[in-house]
Amino acid sequence: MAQVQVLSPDGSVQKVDRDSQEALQALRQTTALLAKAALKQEFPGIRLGEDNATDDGFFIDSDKDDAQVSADQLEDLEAAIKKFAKDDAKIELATVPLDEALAQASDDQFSNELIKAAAKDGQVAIYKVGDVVAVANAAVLTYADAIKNFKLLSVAGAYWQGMSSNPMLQRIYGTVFFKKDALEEDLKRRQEAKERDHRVIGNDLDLFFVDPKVGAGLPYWMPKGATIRRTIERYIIDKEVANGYKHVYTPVLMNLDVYKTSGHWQHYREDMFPPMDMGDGEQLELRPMNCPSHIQIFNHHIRSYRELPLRIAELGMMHRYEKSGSLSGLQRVREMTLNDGHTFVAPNQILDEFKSILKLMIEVYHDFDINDYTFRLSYRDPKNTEKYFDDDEMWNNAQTMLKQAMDDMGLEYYEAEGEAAFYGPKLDVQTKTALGNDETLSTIQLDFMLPKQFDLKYVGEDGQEHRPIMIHRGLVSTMERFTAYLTEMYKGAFPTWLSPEQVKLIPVKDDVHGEYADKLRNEFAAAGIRASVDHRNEKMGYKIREAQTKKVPYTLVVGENEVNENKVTVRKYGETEQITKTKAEFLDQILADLATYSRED
RNA sequence: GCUGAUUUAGCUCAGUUGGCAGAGCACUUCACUAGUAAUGAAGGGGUCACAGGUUCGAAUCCUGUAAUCAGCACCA
Repeated sequence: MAQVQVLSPDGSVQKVDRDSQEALQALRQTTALLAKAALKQEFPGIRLGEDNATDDGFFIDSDKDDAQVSADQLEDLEAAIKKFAKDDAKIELATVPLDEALAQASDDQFSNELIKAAAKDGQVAIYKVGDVVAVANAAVLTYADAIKNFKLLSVAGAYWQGMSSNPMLQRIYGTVFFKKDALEEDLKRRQEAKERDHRVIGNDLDLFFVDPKVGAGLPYWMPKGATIRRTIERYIIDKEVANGYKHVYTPVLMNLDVYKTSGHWQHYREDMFPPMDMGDGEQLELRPMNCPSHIQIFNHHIRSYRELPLRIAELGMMHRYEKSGSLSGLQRVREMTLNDGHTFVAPNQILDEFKSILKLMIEVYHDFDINDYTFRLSYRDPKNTEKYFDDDEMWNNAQTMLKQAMDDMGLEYYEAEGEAAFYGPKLDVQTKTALGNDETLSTIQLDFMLPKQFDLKYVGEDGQEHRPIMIHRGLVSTMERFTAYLTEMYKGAFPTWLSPEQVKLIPVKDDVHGEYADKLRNEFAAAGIRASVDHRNEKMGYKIREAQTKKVPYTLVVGENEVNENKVTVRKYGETEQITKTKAEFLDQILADLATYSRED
């Protein structure tokens, strides 16, 4: 097997398999390094920030006095990198005194800071290529001539050291492979990811739109998108009601005082729409979360321990003033409807309730055939007392309990600081969008804080008042995000039960067979199936094509043979095989499909 | 919000040096009556994102605003 030589920052050199992950990472790191050298050569005086290999490529940050590096300069940069590689540019590793390294980086403030941060005992390991000096923070290839099959993909802004209070540098993203085939495959994969994008499919299939003229981040659901949403909503409400949840409806507007009590106004104000001043001293607020609303439901009666766990649920519409740059199709919007639920429990019920929520969530995921996700325990950032309620004991207690529950259930997870809600830690279920961005789909959150803020009580077995704990949970996220996620996962080819159009009937000759098609449609509709007849004055091939491009699960052609024998000719989406069967046989087939959520098992 | 790019018909996009606003798809009408991925013809459709400016003349050049996209930051 082919091998490559890899040089580590500690000075060791070893041979590794060219097909290994280690070699690929070194290749990415090396390409980033050459890109830095190319930048320095092409744009004298440019300042260079981080260079990093990532899971699917590499990036380099830079900053210039005049215009930043732009996308149309990437080709020239590629050529410059190729030249470095072709000349087999030597990457030198040296461990030098800090002041010497700083002197070599001259007046580049970003390189200087990186070098200072990397220094140990006054010494720092640096790589040198061309005129560039960069901190040696990862292994590179000893020979740069392996860098042939690469592409600089895009430019984008990125804050220096990831902090929005810092200046913004220009980040160049790229991808690189040892083999040409691998690069081409990677570029193809990136292209396909774009075709999976829910915004593209949403437009093609006419599911939804967002019109900036009537409001950014405020989506309109077209009939087909609305059908998908309605199906999800009916499914999840039925599922929750069957699992002991009490579904309610509560207003989207609420007196601002309530959000002052809850702490939203203090900790979440930036993400809230400004209050509406009603002129008589009353201020109304569009709710950014449903928890205070469900607390009102809890508080409406004196509660007994016998009622706990009390599970209040709602498809609650909320408004959040998301920053303009973060809006994205249905994934990030300013008006959203959350599959929300709040369980009020006694302290000794937390663990069981947490487990039962998780169990329900896994069941729901199974029905939607969602398998690609990871668990994240999201804790507060203890240093950030602005954002999170300042109560060490509460946080430590809640975070320990959450971790304990996950360990008890033997589930794998990772921990992330600074990802909690302002009122408590949470278990997040993380998925990836088509374009590879991480997002939270489901969440279960422990909350000791809001019950205290609202002075919630239940009467215990001992006749005394006790404080409940709230568990916030969203199983299928918001209707917006979940629909976006499913659209990408299924690539628009929704399973029959979710598909907005389940059956398309095509008469061979409309004036002869159209009536039979209508009759079938009505029978299917009576059986709860979404079917329609294509009566248009078009050739069959045209209608078949459209049924396929619109990803209708079942296309039924009816002509003379079918009318005479009360049959249908069935073509499933994505298949070319045509099967003629009786109407009853087809009904059995599609009803079985619906009953199993189109899953194989 | 920030960096960069973009914004032309319902959708996807052309539009040269500043000189009459374009195509494909979709839509409407007509003809064709069709057996599994596009029948043919004709027609309608535009405040060239918005507001200013330069110019005899602006889709095109300049300034500002908004939105969209890639990403960062933030987040369901």
